[in-house]
This record gives sequence, structure tokens and C-alpha cells, in this order.
Amino acid sequence: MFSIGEVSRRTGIKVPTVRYYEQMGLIAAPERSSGNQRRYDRNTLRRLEFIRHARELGFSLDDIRDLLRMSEGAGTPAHDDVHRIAGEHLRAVRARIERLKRLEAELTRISSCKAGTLSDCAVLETLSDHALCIGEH
Amino acid sequence: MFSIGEVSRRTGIKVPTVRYYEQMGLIAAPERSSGNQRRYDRNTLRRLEFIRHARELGFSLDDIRDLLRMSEGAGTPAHDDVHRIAGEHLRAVRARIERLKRLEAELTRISSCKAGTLSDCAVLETLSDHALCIGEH
DNA sequence: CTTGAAGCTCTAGTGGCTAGAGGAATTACA
DNA sequence: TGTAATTCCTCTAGCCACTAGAGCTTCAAG
Repeated sequence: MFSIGEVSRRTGIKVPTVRYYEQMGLIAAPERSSGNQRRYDRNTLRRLEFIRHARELGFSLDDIRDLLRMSEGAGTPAHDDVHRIAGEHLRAVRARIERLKRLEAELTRISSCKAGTLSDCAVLETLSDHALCIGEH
Repeated sequence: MFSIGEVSRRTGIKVPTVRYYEQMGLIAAPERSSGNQRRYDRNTLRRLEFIRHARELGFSLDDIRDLLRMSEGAGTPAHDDVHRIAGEHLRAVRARIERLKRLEAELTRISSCKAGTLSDCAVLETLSDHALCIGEH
């Protein structure tokens, strides 16, 4: 059995965040010691690693709840749902990359200015120039 | 003079968000009509376009406040600060792109699985597998 | 002059945590 | 066994950048 601090060290999830996940229903309320401190088993540890990884992949806690539920309903044909969630997320991620790349190009341009005075500098003008807006609006 | 709705239409910033920016001190409290409704001039319109654009570039409201202050202190040698903020931001954006690309690769892998049953599917296992974690931890 | 859209202020909620107060339990070591 | 340091507990409140809704007033078109 692991204390919450041990769990935190092993999963890389901060202590208050572990408690927060419990509150949000992502993990069950664990057993307690005689002095009312949380004691976790290996299953919960694995579950938290899953959560940590999925969070790094950018899934929302709601998505993760779904994914966990699916993985629990062993054998049920939720396969498609899992792929749907992952696929939707992949699309969102690709869109984000595209947007960030355009952003990078613009930032590179405006931050490479070498003029000596602010009035010569493109940064502020660029930020003001509506015609240079990235994205759709 | 423009009503808040007109401003919203012209800048693409939602009405409550314009009021929020006023509350946060990014724009000054505008004149009011006899019936206490906000009336904006072209200067504020331009300022809001600046804000909108900078937000799209991912600058925080705090950064934008700084940028606006610099652009107001006309002629002062704040040039370096502007570039520092933009440069810092550029570095952050590049890091984000790198992370997202690794993420995309992993998502592509896990969502391309074609197995018929959940137990054959790599998605959940992949999410659980700590060894496949992206990033540093 | 009426009606419906748009405006006003105010409060509270969102996601995903994070920080701090004030106290209790555990652990390491003498 | 004593004690001091560390970890843990609950609870409340704060973060960012909005967003939603209630309940009311004003504006503009016909």
C-alpha cells in the first residue's frame, strides 16, 4: 500500500491533484489508514498512470472518464468509441499544430526586427494590422 | 461612435469579452450615451483589434497590457522589451509545436488500429504504457 | 407608440488544477 | 520511549480568460 506522497512520486501527479481526481470521480476513494490517511493499491497506481498519460496527450478529464469506463466494461464492443475519441482528438491536435505553425512564422518575422527605435519597429504595427491576422475571421 | 454590439461585430470580440477587457483595464471605460450605454471611438476600436490579434498569437492579457503600455510611451526605448516579450513567446510556441508533433505521432499510431475486439486494440494499452510516455518525466 | 433587439449590472460557473490555513498522523532517529 | 521533522488531513479560495444567466432598461424601426 502506498501513501499519497508515494503515489505522487511514482506517477508524477502532484498530491493535491490526486485528491482532486478522487473528488472528480476518476479514481475511487481509497482505503484509509487507522489515522485516516489514504492508502493506495497497485491498481489505482496503474489507473493514475493511465490518467497521467492521457492528460499529456491532451485528453480532457471527461474524455478520460469515458476511456476508463470503456476499458472497465471488459469485452463490450466499445472499440469504436475509443477510436472515435482518439480520432476526434487527433483532428483537433492537427488543427492546433497548423495554427501554431502560422503563429510561429508571424512571431519569427516580428521578433527578428533589428531597427533601433520603436517607431521603426514592426512588432507593434504588425500586432495592430488586421490584414495580417492568422486564422479565419 | 459605436455601440458595444457594433464594436463586437467589427472586431470579432464578443460583447461580454469587451466589457471584461474594460474591467481588466485593457481598454479605458468609454463614454456613455444619455441612457448609460457604452459608446466607443475609432481609437478604442483599433486598440481592440490589437488585443484580438495579440490574443490570437497567444499572448496573455498581462503581456498585452505591457505591449500596449509600451506602444503608448511613444519614443521611449522600450524596443528591447517588446522584442523580449515576443522572443520569449516565440520560444514557448516552438516548444508547444514540438510537443504537439510527438503527440500527433502517438495519436496516429493508437487510432490507426483496426482490430475487431477491444482486447486486441492498442489504444487502451498504449495509454497505460508508461514507457511510451511523451515528454520528460 | 409599440415592440423586439440590444444594452445594462451583477453573480456564478467553466476546467484543471494550485495555494494556504490550521491541525492530526506518521516516520526517523536518539 | 521521546521528540522533531515530515507528511498527511479537510476546507476554502484563487488562477486565467472568459461565458452564461437573471432581471432590468434603453434604443431603433415601423
